[in-house]
Amino acid sequence: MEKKNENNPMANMRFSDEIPSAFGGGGGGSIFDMAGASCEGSGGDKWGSLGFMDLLGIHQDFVAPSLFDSFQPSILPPSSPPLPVFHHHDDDILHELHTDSKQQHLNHQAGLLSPASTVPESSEVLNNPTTPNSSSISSSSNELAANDEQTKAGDDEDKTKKPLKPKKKNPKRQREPRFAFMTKSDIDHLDDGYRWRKYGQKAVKNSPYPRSYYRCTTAGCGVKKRVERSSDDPTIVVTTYEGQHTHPCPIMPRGAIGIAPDSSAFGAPSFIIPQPMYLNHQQQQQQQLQPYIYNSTPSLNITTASSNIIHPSFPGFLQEKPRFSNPNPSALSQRDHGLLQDIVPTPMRTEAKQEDQ
DNA sequence: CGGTTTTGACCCGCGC
DNA sequence: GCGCGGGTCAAAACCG
Repeated sequence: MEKKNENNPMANMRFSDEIPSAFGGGGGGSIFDMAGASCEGSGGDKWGSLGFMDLLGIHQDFVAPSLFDSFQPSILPPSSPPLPVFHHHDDDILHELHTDSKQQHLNHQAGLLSPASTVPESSEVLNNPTTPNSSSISSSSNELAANDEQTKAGDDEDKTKKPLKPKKKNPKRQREPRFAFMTKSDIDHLDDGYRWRKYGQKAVKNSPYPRSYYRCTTAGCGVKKRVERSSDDPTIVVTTYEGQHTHPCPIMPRGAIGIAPDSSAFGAPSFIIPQPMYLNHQQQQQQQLQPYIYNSTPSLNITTASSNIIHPSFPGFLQEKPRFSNPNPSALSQRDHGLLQDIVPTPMRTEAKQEDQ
């Protein structure tokens, strides 16, 4: 049983989709500062009462958009009013976002994004959180159901060994959209406010560090996440979320109004904010390692500006009221487009696209 | 005592 | 078909 220390788990985060060749820096990707926390407190008490919010010094009145929201150029409010300055005490945060091409499809479904031909980056930047109502969530629950059925149905095969439940033999098991981010931290299991139960651990090939599998403990919620440490850089923890929470964050920060728990799809932090200005030396070094560096303006407007984005994957956001008027969509689009470009390396985006095909 | 973690076995998809 | 690696199961151990 591993007892994690109580250090800030959110130190240095990078986001990526499915951990590109994240390890080793081959994959590359933009790095930007972030602040993320879906809930305070933590389902796990491993870090005491510290949640992302506290750890990062985020206050409840700071309503940050989800990471994904930040990458919705086509619907970002143009010129957002000054936003509350985000101070995070942890100056060792960075993250990288990668995308999943599926998002494109999803975005199209939602009709939120411009055609890929127009703003290809937009759809790819998003980490393809599928709509909860759509296949993604249902697929997981279906999976479970399928499993149960199979279990009930039983398998005629006589298992010489222990009577394990026959596993489903779905023709093509559909994977939930995944969303991975890298975190520079001593702690493996980051506190995102949701409650997780570890259900497995496997040794990772070519890595001395094992990979842990967690599942959201909330009944009916099939969200899973994998946590593994980079073999190249043991200080980097890669967390991969799969699926979307079908419930609000079990642990709400005191008066965490405006922070939609559901917005943290995949159980990922809700407010992942590019804040390159806060990169510390270490991060800067990492940036150097990365071929693509997030270099947009430090203005937080960028991030919060997207708070009124409605992403199909975030029911919570659907309920959120736009916080800023959107007088000049074109301006916004432009700005955010630039942001996207900064955040997501083109090669990565193209890769994602190709992979999707 | 209930929930979580550990851990070995099993299942499954994929490449050869 | 086989082997490999990733992912999952589930009993036992552990913990508060």
